[in-house]
Formats: sequence, C-alpha cells, structure tokens
Amino acid sequence: MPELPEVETVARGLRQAILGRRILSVTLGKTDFIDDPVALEQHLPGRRIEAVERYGKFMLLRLSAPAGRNVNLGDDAAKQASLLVHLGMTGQMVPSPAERPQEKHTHVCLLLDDGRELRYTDARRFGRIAYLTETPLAEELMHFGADPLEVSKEEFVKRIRERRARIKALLLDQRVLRGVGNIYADESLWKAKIHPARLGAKLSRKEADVLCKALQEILRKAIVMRGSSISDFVDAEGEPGEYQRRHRAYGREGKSCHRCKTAIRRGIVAGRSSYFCPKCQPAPRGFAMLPWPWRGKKRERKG
DNA sequence: CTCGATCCCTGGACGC
DNA sequence: TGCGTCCAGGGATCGA
Repeated sequence: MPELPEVETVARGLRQAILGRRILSVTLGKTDFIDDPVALEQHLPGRRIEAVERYGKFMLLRLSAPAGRNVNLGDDAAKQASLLVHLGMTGQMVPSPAERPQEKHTHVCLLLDDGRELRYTDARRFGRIAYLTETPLAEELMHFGADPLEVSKEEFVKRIRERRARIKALLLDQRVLRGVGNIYADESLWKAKIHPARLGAKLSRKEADVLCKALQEILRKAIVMRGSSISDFVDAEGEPGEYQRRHRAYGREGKSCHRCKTAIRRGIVAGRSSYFCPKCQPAPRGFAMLPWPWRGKKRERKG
C-alpha cells in the first residue's frame, strides 16, 4: 500500500532510471482509472521526462515541452505538462526491457528511447493517471495539505486542532497532511502513545508535538528502508521494501506490544482497521474495541 | 462539520 | 478441489 515512503522510494528509483529519457510511444490496456486516456496517446510521444517529483502520495513526471512546432495540436500541447500518477493500493511503476513479457494487469506502457518500457501495472486499478498541463495541475494540487516531512510543529498543531475529527481521521485526510495512509498513521500514533480515536482538537500541545516528531521520524526511517511491502508494493527496480519488519502496531493484532508486552488490538476508526496498544494508547470514553480474534462477522458497533 | 455506508477492483485467505 | 464469502484499503460521493 503505497504511502509517502513508498511513493518517495519509487520516485527516487525512477529518477535514477528514466530521467532524461524520451517517450516514443504509448500503449494502453484498461483505461478506466486514467482521466483522459486519449490525451496520453496524443501528448506523450516525443516528450522527455525532465523530473520526477513526489507530492503526497502522487508522483509527478515532469515532461518537456514538445519538440518543434506543433501547429496542429493547439495551445495545450505546447505547454509544459506533467503525468500525475497515484499508485492506489496495488499500483507499480517499473521500467523494464521492452522485450520482457508483460506482467498481468499492465495497463500503461511507455516505450522509451533507450529500448525500455516504463510499465504501470495495477491489479485493482485504485490508482490514477492523468496528463495535466500547468494550470489544471496547480488546480489539482491546491487541495492537498502540508507535506508531513516539512511541516513545522506549529503548523501541525494548528491543523490538528482546528478540526473536530478523530486524530486518525485527521492523519489520513490528505487535505490536512499529504502522504500519510493507514500504516504510518497507526505506527506514529503507537510511537506517540496516542489512541487513534482521540479527538485531534483534544490533544495537548505536548501530545501533538510528540506525534508530529514521531510521524516524521517514522516516515524518514521508512524511506531509508525503502518502504513497507505488505502485499504488492515494489520499488522502481521491482524490489520490495523492508520497513514492514519495523512495524510496531499495523498488522500486529494479538502480538505483544514492543514497549509493554500487552497484546496489540484492532478497532475500526475513521472507517479503517486501526491497530494500537490498549495499555500504551488509552482509549477515549465510549470507544468500543472489536472482539479478538475477529473473524469477520458483522457486529454491533459502539457501546 | 463529521460521520458511516457504499462503491470501485482483484487476489488471497478461509470455511465448508 | 472448488466454490462462496469476506477482507484489504485510498478516494469519491452521498445521506444522516
């Protein structure tokens, strides 16, 4: 599940692998997750990949202006443009020799000028790909919050406190912070000893500071370890990450807390599975845990 | 404003 | 072995 560290890992890998390459042609498979598939076929050939950036959970492939005159292509085609890529749950972006057989669920192939193809595969197609010129791109990126790696403690506290949602929901909300998903939300809350169902506005200044620091340390460490591979995540070389070995809460239901040995529990917060230590991370009043082990039957919520 | 529910999609796990 | 069901989850959307 690609979150900030995974996307950063892929972006760095692609920067090494495909920077400066020219796109020769485009082949598409299923396109229901692509904003405007025709725009890809029409505008990508001939362009160079000039930069690879990360913006939250998005990757941005910055493209050169098209070579030569494009009298017939209209204004849009003459401008700087970018390919916006979201890996969703199962998206992979890997360059490979064009002659290598395609993985299943390969939906976009960009033939490059060095004989390789940049391939996007995505079994569940929860990802998103869009070709965007500058103005629509800026419009698109406007809706996202602060980069968690760069946000100051003051800014973090402000953003957390001005909303009345649960802290887990705030961490996951891309308008508050861009790039945090379920894994790193749970890991940082565990590290900061804060229960996911607490209201963000009710965290003390101290707690919010600790959480901000925990989040940043975890994201940095996860980037160093090339992200977490739970099921499908691979980097730009097709290799899994290593950070899943460092998980202290996420996916550890019933296993013992690394601090206090209490069994990690799971509950539903903000509509997502949330893992926490019931002792280190005291629940707010009224929070009902799921019985463990949970076998997937529907149950009454809330006590 | 915030919440839960529902949908999108497929593979993998599990029960029978 | 195989079939059905549940579940994972980021994000959009809708109604309470």
